[in-house]
Amino acid sequence: MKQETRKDEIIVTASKLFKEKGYSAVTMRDLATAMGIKAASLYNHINSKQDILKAIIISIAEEFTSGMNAIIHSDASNIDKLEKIVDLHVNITSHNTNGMASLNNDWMHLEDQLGYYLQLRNEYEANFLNIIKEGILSSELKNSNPEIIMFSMLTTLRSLYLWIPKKEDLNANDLSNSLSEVLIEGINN
Amino acid sequence: MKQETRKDEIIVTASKLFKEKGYSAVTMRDLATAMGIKAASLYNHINSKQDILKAIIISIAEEFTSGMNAIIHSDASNIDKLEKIVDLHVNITSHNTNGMASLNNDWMHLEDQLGYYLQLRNEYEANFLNIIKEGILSSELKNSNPEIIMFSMLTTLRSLYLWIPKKEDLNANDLSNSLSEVLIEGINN
DNA sequence: ATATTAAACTAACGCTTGTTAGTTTGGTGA
DNA sequence: TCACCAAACTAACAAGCGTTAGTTTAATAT
Repeated sequence: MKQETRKDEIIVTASKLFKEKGYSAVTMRDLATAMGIKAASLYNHINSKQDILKAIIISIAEEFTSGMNAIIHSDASNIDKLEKIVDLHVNITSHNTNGMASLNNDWMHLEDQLGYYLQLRNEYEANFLNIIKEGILSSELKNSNPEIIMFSMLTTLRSLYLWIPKKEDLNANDLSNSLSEVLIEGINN
Repeated sequence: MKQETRKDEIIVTASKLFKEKGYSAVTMRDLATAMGIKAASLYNHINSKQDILKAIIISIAEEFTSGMNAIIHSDASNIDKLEKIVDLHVNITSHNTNGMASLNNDWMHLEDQLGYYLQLRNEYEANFLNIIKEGILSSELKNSNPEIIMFSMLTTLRSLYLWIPKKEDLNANDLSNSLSEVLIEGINN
């Protein structure tokens, strides 16, 4: 259990501000004020504003990648794999709601790491689409347009960050189950 | 048929840039360069950067409001009303893809008009939720959590702007039908 | 030809931005 | 008690921001 450093606190605070106004609209002075210090003091802990964004987005993107890798290498049915994907999104979003906002809305402001991020995202979507196509081939899923199915599921899952904070009463398991029902039963055969 | 003014051209160009980088990251000099003129020249046509955002977002929000009003005052079944909502989103997004990006991502940077925008959005969501609840009461829809159903549909529909440009081959009717299938059949009784 | 006008221009403004350099503070371990 | 060090500070920078004022250009209408 790694202990929370001052740098971590800055990243957590930045995530919250980035969620509210977006990366570009948050100034280093905004961030410093939220931390109760002066802007220049931030630079004792971080290298640049850009580095904060990178730290937020890349770590989440890598969580998704390793989660997806576990799923595709499991021997579950394709329906079960889709349910595991729903689970993955609910879990990651639950423990990093604010960071998901940056991942969704501010990825284009990554500079050096933009290519790497896009690579991870493309691979993730290709794996996702593949599960759906396999599910259709094996008649587990209705023969709808696989891209539309993925689009519908993925955009809903990506928007969870907007919705989870409003429903704190609902625990992660219940939410995951309800979502699986709504998202998957419509395409189930 | 009102003819295209220079101001309209600026708003169209701004929409495209706002979609790519977000409102805050686009400078008036960026916009001017994209128009092939100098930044100061923009002010012969518009009052402020803020006004451009307002023009983009509020007009779309009002389109949604009047579309929703037509739907709730029609005597269609609740399932049919949901299909009409899908249609409404596909149509508005098809003819203003870029503007939808600002509506989704930059509404919080509205200043004077923020309250008005939120009012329209809240009313829209209340009407949407009501249709789902009525559908459940009349047994047209499965007895799932109505908020999750709305969340799932609405986030998919709000994200259409990301997806429609990639699928120019698919016409609006086909897309609307496929989406209705995926989104509604899962909750249909 | 002349007056009008839409739409561009140059030049500059005051302010905010991310960031750096160098310094002070206050607590911990030797 | 003193050296150390993380973490704050003040002061300042060059660049970029949205915007204004006043001027020029080129096409249209009288």
